[in-house]
Amino acid sequence: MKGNHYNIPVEATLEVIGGKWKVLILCHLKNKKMRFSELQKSIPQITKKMLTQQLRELENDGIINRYVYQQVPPKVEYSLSDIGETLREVLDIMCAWGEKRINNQA
Amino acid sequence: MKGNHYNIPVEATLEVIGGKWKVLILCHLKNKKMRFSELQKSIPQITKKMLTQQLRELENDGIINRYVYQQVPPKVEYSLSDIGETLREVLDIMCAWGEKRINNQA
DNA sequence: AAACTAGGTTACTTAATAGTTACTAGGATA
DNA sequence: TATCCTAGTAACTATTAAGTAACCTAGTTT
Repeated sequence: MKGNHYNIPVEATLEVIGGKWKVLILCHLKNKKMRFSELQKSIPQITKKMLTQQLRELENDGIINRYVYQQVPPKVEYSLSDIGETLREVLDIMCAWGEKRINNQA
Repeated sequence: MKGNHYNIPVEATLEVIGGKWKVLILCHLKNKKMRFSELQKSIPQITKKMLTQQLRELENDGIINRYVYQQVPPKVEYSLSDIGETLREVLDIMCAWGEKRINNQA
């Protein structure tokens, strides 16, 4: 939380999960912890620059954890943090609505 | 629905409510139907151009209704459509998370 | 010794998003 | 008759987000 001055509370949500990629990333991470390269494969359109950038922001906002294995070549795993877990129902319901929409039920 | 080719269903959700303004607009409309100028007042940062643009897109996606009163000066009211109503739980839960976040419970 | 690896970073370019200003309609009000 | 009102639109500019390509690290395999 930074600006901490919102006209309406949902702005706090958008500050954290807004933008083109974050919900996508989190929807993958809510199922399992994933490596950088796994996320890249799962989200083919994203570039490594954007992926790095978005992961850093999510980490800074306390939503995900970043665990670096001390080995070469590098291995880094990302997972939902405890705070990130509180987003699970948000993500689940967004996913569910997308499914409904695709099946023409919305 | 246009591209209709998603890697993951939540992309269908993001296609409809993604971007900087739509969730904000919808969070206002979920409580009551509103006029253009009321929305503008409720979302002070938005310009009329962006508001118009976002409202048109939401209308084209079938999420909101636009009702024009035949009078001068113009009066136009926006409200959630039936399909828009199916987004209510998504919006509610996003709002709720924002409140939690602001109160340091997330 | 060269090449490969994963997970990046940097500098640069391009595309998308958003803002600004001026303008419109046409009846109601001063 | 001049001005106000709301809900816009149009042309243009600025800002921000995103993409591209090259480079880095340092142990492991060829």
